[in-house]
Amino acid sequence: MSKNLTKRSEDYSKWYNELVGKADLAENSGVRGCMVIKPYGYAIWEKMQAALDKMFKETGHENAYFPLFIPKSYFSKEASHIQGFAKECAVVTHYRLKNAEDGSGVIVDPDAKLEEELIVRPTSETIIWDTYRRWIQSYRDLPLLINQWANVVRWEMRTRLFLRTSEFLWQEGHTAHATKKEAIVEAEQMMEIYATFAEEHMAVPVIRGLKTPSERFAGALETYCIEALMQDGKALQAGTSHFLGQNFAKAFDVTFANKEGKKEHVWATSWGVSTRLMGALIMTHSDDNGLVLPPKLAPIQVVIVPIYKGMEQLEEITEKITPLIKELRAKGISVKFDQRDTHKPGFKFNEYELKGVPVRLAIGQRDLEDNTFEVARRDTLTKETVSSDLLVPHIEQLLEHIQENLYLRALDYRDTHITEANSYEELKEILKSKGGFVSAHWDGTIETEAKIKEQTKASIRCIPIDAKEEVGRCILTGKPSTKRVLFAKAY
RNA sequence: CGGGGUGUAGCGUAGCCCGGUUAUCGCGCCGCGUUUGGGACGCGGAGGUCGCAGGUUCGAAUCCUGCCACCCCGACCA
Repeated sequence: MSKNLTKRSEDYSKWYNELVGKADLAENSGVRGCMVIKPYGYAIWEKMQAALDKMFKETGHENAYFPLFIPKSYFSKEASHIQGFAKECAVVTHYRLKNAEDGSGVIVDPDAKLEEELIVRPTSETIIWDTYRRWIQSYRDLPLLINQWANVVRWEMRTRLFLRTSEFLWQEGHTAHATKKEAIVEAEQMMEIYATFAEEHMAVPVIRGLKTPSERFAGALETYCIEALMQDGKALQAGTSHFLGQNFAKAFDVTFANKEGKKEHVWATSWGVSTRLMGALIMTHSDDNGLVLPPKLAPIQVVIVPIYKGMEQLEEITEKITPLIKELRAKGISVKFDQRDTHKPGFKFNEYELKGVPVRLAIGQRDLEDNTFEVARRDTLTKETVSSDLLVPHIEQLLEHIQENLYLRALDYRDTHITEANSYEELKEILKSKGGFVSAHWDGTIETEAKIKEQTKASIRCIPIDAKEEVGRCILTGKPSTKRVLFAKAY
């Protein structure tokens, strides 16, 4: 099944097609770089949504919804923003179809041309800020803390399942504040929420950092990010939070009267994470047997596979486990009892490993006699026999252990793949042989960054928030530098 | 958008160079029986506009042209 797929496979498409595809997460739809998310995959996304949404609401945010279509003219209002997105916009030009006169099929009705073209949102800053202008008048209306769960379209040259699809699902938060400081605090807070979510729910360790000016979001003054490291040594930007300054407020004329009655432009942030997180989840934990899901995001946390001969034995097993299932569910654990008679236990074992179910219970005649269960964990692929009387607390604990173990395992991999380089040769050598993040000094100029990227294909992923002050020299130019930044090849 | 590759049953494929019976094989699917502690076995069966559209030819999965989709590398990006 996994063929020659290894953990450090360069070819992650194999992972998706052969493992994830079979594990029912998603597939290519045939529509230009779009994907179909299958029920099992969507269930993971729903769990991610629920956890994130809770964190947003706990920090005072509310959900709203804005239109999919944005009039073209909105985009011309913020110069750097349109520059960043112009090359990847899908445009609606007509609103009607008709049958071709020659009977060749359906054509676009040339008489149904729109006065002004509509852009399918690549992100919603423009339409949201146009709306906020009407919503904000006084300092009493601030802060405005709104999030939207939506789909967006970016006409990418090249797509990759989960990591870069033409259409993707995401959430985008857009907030307005009375002061610069408050907006910066918000942007930082959201980065921290993303980092916490990645680490505590996805079991994916991330580096909190700042983007360099050239990697910033189009229209932002500062971009905060979380960067994760995949098993093949490539970095993945897992979430971003932007301090937008007053750029959008000025472009869309969003002002408020302060306490002195004077008009001021509001200060803005925006932040988002997408279905790309599912890519990060898969590429961080999966192995050659399939997906490995952290318990907190697994649609099925515990699967029970009965081993029996004949209906009588199955009934006996069912009777034994029914109260246990009830007890587990009462503790909020999702349990699936797979009593299909159409597949043998061995088949089911493999199937649930492919799906990444964290804990598998097997119970057969032997266990009935001994009052035990066989408990198998997906992360280590180990099995043990546990007495029925201790089963529920054992599983509760085990789920926590698996969650923690996955995080620590990924953290260990990540930490051993942050390598310091003190010369350009060293940087190139590490990127070539070991991969991962390379921590090195940089003179802070766009030119140097571009040159290194051109020569090594590695970009500056971020300037870590916790980078310590240190006297050094840029590995390329030798100019002075005060802290190290992280270079890596990225998805 | 540039370079390379692929497209044959639900999935994975052989055949293509060198055109010629009824398009190969495995998995899966359906039926019957035996099985069930790590992907069961036997027998029988169903399933195909060979990506699409043209062209060459007595004849095209095979040769030619155009288009579409997907994958890889590059540029771009969450």
